Amino acid sequence: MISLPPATTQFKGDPRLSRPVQVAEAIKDWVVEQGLHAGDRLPSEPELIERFSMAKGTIREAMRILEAQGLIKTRTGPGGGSFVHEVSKERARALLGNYFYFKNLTIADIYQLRRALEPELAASLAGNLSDEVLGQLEDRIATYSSPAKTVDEEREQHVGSLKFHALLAAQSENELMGFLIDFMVNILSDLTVYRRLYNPPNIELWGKGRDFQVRLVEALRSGDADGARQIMSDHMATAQSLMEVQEAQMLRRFISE
Amino acid sequence: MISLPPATTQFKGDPRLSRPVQVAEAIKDWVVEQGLHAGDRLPSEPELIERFSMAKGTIREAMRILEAQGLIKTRTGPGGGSFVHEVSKERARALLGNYFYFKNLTIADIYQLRRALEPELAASLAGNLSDEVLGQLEDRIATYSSPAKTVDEEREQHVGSLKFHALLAAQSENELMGFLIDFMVNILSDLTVYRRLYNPPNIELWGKGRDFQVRLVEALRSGDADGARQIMSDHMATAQSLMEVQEAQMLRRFISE
DNA sequence: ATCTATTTGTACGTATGTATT
DNA sequence: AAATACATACGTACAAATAGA
Repeated sequence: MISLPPATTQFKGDPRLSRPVQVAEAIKDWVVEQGLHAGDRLPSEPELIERFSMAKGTIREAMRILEAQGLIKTRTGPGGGSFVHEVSKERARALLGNYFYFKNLTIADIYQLRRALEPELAASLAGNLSDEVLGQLEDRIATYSSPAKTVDEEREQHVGSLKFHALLAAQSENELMGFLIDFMVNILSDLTVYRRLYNPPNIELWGKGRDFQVRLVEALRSGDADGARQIMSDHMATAQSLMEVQEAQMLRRFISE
Repeated sequence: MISLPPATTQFKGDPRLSRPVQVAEAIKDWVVEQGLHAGDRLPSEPELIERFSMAKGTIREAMRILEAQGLIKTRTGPGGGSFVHEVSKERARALLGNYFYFKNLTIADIYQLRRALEPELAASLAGNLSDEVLGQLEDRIATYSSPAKTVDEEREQHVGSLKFHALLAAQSENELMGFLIDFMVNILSDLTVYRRLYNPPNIELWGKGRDFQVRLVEALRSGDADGARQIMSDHMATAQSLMEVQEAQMLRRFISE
């Protein structure tokens, strides 16, 4: 059984903040203090009303704040309530995407990072992937093994090849690196799907892209870290040159989960 | 004058989502459609109640969601209301930090990224910094020019030297790169300040750190991109070896703005 | 399949706080 | 100083969802 919220005394938060924000912050602190984990139950609405001596609406606004940040999930019904929730990758992606909505990131910006990071990722994964994952990578490559005939098909293949990189990113033991590459890949994928980016396609060069990925899986399987790094590095350079002919400005919408 | 919210018809959102979330999403979409910018005013509370045919509480919860994501700010009083707000770096940092709270990132993870990115940053800034910024960098170095005598002083100097990197990050034309380095530097800074990390200090090696930074500013001023990259690369390697003797697990609290 | 208990979700009216003019 | 235009907070009543008997 989880003991009641913060203290037994009258709650007093930072008066510069609105009350819902004060409550939300207090609950966050309390979760950390109590060492709660994902799945653990927070006090019920009436309990929180009682503890903070605030109205139902105020408490509910606080819960919506925590929910918006991805830190809790709420269910109705018996056994329901609010539960600590591990912030999902999708939510984190969307929230970070909001920041860049106002920034105008360019494709060049993204590729500057991809060129710095993905070769490192490839090197650190060499020799560390299971046969299952290596198989999944090969399956992905197979889905775009034959040259695209239409622009739509080409677009679909491009999104598919980005999934190859997302799959690699998900294997990283470095969560920060993994998240970041996934984030960038998703932005590029969004651009390809939702906008008229990525035409005219350059069939010849994208063919090289497939080739790169085949050789990369080879190097990853054999544990050749330096080779994997080099192949990825070349691959990034090629992809960049293909993308950079496209429009520079991006993110004209909020990313959703 | 801004016309009313979404459409003139009865609002109908995704029924799988709670109503406040539906409203928040609808408002986001509407902001994008209308091409609203930071500072633009959203419809007043009564207007939104009218438009969505929902109760005040529901609308208010929706506004708290948008506020928690950093997308709006709300003011009371005449001329008050809710306004589109550019998501601040601090907010984005905190929201992304929540994601990693559950992940246990290690110092090694962070340095793997720093080693890949900061040399690139240094190279891209070489020859592109104003005298004013170069002066600020030198001022920073000056604050820890004399060796620290106590552990507390050493800690303070470490935080100061991290600010050097944050200052560099802020100069990047690549917002993604700048944000990311700033994010990592802030995590390391938090660790140094709030926890017992970073003892025993290694005075000799940190002395080298100062040296690196002096040489780096030199290279940045003279426009020597390759030199700057190399110096930063060496600097990162040294710093990593100093940090890695520390405990590996991090982020035992939620990052606040 | 229905009922019942539990817990959140929505509605609405009123009063209070706050900043502008 | 007073009036005005906003958001903020409170409290109650009722609706909807879900789990279990």
